[in-house]
Amino acid sequence: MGAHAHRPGTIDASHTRTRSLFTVSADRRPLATPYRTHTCGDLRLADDGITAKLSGWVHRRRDYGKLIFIDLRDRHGITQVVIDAGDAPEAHEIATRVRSEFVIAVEGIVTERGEGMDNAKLATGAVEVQVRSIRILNEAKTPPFYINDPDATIDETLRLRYRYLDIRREAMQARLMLRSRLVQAIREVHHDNGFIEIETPNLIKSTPEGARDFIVPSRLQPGTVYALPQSPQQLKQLLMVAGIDRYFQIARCFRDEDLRGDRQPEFTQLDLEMSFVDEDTVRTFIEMMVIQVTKATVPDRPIRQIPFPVFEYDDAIERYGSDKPDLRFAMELFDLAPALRTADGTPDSGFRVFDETLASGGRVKGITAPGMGGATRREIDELTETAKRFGARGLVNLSVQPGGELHGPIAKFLSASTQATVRDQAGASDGDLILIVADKAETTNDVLGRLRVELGGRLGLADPNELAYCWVHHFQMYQRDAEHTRWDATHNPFSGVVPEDEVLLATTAGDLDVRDPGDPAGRAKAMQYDVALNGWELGGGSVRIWDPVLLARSFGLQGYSKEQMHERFGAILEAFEYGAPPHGGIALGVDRWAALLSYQTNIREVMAFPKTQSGSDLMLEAPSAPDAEQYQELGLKFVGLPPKG
RNA sequence: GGACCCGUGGUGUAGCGGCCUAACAUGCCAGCCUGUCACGCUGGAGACCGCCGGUUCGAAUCCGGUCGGGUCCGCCA
Repeated sequence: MGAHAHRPGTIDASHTRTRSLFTVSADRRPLATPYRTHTCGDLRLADDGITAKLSGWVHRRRDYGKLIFIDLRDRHGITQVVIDAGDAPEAHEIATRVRSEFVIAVEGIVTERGEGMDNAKLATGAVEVQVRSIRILNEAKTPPFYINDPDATIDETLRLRYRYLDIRREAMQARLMLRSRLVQAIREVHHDNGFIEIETPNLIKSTPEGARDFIVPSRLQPGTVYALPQSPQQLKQLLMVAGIDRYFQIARCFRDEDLRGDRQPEFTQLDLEMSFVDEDTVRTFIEMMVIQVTKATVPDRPIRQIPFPVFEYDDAIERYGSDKPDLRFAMELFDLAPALRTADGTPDSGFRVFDETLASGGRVKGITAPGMGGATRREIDELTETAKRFGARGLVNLSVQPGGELHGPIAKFLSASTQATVRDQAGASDGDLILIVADKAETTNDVLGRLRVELGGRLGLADPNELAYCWVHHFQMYQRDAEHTRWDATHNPFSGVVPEDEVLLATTAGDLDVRDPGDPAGRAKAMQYDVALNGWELGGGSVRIWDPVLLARSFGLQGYSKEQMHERFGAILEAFEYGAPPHGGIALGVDRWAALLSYQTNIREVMAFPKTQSGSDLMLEAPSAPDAEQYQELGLKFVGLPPKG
């Protein structure tokens, strides 16, 4: 375990690379210093009788007049120390002045607590330290919130303002330690598999990632700027050209976009890239790595399915309405079109909205909420509100009655036989609620996918302990840009096309100014894969286009002129002329991963010093106005933003 | 860029037009207590209700604005 295992003098046969990652060292005193012989989590019954020195923060003090108990805390645990006025009058006098969160050092005899006096809630609860001497290393103001109450709800503004106090709390420490284990496991698995960890610069040139860049003005070259990397994408591909056939990095990335609970302006990616691989090779490694890292980090949490399920992008959308399905519960979408058409295929449900939607090429699909047949008006309204917020015109609800009859506002339009088929398609039975959306395909799937997530939450369908990883791949390569007549890469502009679709690109390599919506390029599938975990996108990657001819063709389709290509991708295009190996990789969101493994949905909870939604650091009070001198050196002047309008 | 929610002693909440010279819990301070472990008991201090303006005889309570925080849409992979 890093520093512990490799510390001189602690070498022992079990300290090999293959031993379990996280066993506690047999040597219990690696953290001993002049201030302590043990940590506050170390002492056990076996230590009865020894002299120990402990240092830490006063977690709690219980004063009996002539007898004072102090729960002494450090990040390793809590140990009760006792100061008895009869045994140690000087120490007792000092202890009366001690308050919460004072930093103190004590020395005394480790003593078995004895019958009925032990505390099973503490790992060290079988013993206590009978204090001979005590030192106040530092006093402390009364903290602005409870550090010693794990259940206290604290306003996040306060937590962020006093983050160094927040991090003293057990829950934060546990999450940061989990994150540290996660990153350690990531490094071990990669090193064990021949990967080289290489750092790439944070002052680079803008890369076309789609998000807004953070800009850093150059002093040495006034009037020019660096961009902070949105990801090391281009640099890692250049490393592949450089012959680093297996690269990884725990990389800090920066994106100047609006924030969310799962998005911070700077965040951490596990970035990796491999040479001489096809999609299968890369995904096989990543899956193995993810499984090993998960097991090393949270050994008690079950992974729902190994190997991970693999979905075609189109299938994921069709079945779950999402490209990052939460597979901890089923509740798949169903298609009502077959139930609503006559034998010759004419839409004839009796309900005009359904028929017109189908006739115009839209979809009528639904989802079944088990046991929600008795939903209140209010619940239905809330679900309808959700549906509308995501673009649906309405939400049809039908509850299944004991006889199998459907009840709901539009039930009267549906014949008995149509009702039976609908019920059948929905797989619904007595007491269930059927929710139906009729709209164009994209809206229908999206709305139902979001309803699925919401219903899963309301009904508590997901096992919170379970980790359901899955793959979604074969995204469509390009999407037609609404305004311009060009194709946007749906993910990474370097993503390769699946070999059988290469021809689709070739057939359109003619006049780039005239783009036909029916262009075969729109059908091309990318060698692009995402990993999802419990309904979150953990990360995505692809096998890249490594053939310069194909790359130029793909960029052309995306509407880049020769000049733009050179301006934005010059280095990589040139590098590819010197022999690029086939390569592919992935980037995984470390913050999201750590959050999910910590049962959190907010990545601020696994970051030591995160920013607020408006990008402020409440502790450091960043951002702040630069000095006049800084402006001057850079030749800059703030002229204000143009008026809104 | 937009929608919604929150802002009351140190902390978490209650109060939502006059009974509020603001309540409860906890924390804090003082005193008592030799076996507690969210110790206990007694006493005490502590907020003018984010800020500005308005409505009203009267505002923590209603309205507008503003600042800060959060959730979400857009944006972002």
